[in-house]
Amino acid sequence: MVTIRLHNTATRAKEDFAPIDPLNVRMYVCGPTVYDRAHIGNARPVVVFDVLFRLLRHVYGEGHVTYVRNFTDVDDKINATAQARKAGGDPRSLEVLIHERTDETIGWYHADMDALGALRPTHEPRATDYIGQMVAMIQGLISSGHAYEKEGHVLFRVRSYKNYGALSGRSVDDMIAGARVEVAPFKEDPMDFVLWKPSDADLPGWDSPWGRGRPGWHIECSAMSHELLGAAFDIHGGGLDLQFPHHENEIAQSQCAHPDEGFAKVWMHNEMLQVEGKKMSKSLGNFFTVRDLLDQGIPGEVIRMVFLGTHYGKPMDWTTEKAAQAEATLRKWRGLVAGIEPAPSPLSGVLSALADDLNTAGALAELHAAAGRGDFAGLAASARLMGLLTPELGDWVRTVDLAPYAERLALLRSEAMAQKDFSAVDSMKAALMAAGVEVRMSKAGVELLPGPGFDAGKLEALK
RNA sequence: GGCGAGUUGGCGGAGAGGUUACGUACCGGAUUGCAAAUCCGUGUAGACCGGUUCGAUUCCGGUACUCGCCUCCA
Repeated sequence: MVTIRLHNTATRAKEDFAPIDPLNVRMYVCGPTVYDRAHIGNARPVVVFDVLFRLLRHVYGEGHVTYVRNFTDVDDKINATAQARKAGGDPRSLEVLIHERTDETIGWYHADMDALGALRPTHEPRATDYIGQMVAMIQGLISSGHAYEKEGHVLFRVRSYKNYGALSGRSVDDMIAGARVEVAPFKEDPMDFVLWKPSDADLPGWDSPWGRGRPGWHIECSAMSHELLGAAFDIHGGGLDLQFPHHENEIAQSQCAHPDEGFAKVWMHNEMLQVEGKKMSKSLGNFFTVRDLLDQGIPGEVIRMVFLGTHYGKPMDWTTEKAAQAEATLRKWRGLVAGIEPAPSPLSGVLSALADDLNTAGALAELHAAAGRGDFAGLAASARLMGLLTPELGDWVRTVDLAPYAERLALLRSEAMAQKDFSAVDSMKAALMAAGVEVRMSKAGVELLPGPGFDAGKLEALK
């Protein structure tokens, strides 16, 4: 069996991966807060951990991997959107509007991530469906002295967990010195974070021993991972920005609630995404969603390919240049594997690259090598392991029938050859190329293929 | 201030202590009515300083620069 090696943020080392239970490999990845369309940066962990999910399924068997990715559907931004709709005259209740908003957003998320070729996780729990488990976990933390109630809030007593800060490599005292901690009158210590907070009438809330309120962000993941994966599981993933404080807090909560269980064995963090060399932000005008790219005609498979070109542990730069290159390569490869039955198993070079801490860029190099040596069956099988060249993602390679144009061009050409006048051929060729068609003429005949920027609409002029 | 990542040829980007990465672009050639596609080929690297070594882009130390996180933003 292939040995998978993964970089564990918790130990800062690349380690051999040995599942707790090879018959049920368990992975939890922090999912989106569903207040709006997923932006391009949100898509990176989705693709990264999708590759890992596929690799684990390949190695341990499809039925032996449980992948959980949550939806955070209780959040102030969601509330704000619903409140805005309410203020805009919508007569329905806040709870209904909130639920409508999160349902809508989850639908978008699924559509957009499907377009990137990401498999759906085994479970996609919504935080609001696990309030009971959160309340129970909070109660346990209070009774064991790790949390306390004050003014309707329940706070986690950070000083009660001695390993706090181990994941992100900081000490509590350093963090205090950083001074960017919220000081509140109900906190014993500035570092303490909220497990439960009160809701007024304008906010969604659930009944609890501490009154009507809503959970803090961090407790969601602790409660849901425990419910669906158990107190100890194999891999916990997410963006590097979640390392602190979110994951640090998750560890504190879960370890204190279930001492000696271990919680997540391997922590994996993907580095952040930038756009054209700069941090993506609305103020720089380089902020865009996955849907924006899809609407611009950039296929999901191309977006996926661009992501796979950079190792997940390195900052990734999204550029239009990369997208163009990825599209050209995929067009070429799709042409090569068309009609080819994929090999029964992926190439060992691709598999070992992926097993080496998800070296997707190295794996792509192996795919190039396979294409170069003419191993199209191996190329097809290996690409599929990475979620590329799959039947589901192939729609963007247009299936417009260019044969009539090819016949006409061939006819014009044979006439031109006889009369030594190629002007008619050249003008038709120019028109085809303007429509993004790749024109190939040889002694064998004329071949037309849709190329980069192919626009079927421009073919109308040729009719 | 704390934590972390990075710096390879025009661009993207990999592995390996010593042998051509690879892709793409450019250039030359074959082919073509002209092109495209395809094939062949040349050239272009390893931020800087020092150390280890017979030999380092690859290991170690330092410097510079870039970027990110520490703000419920993946």
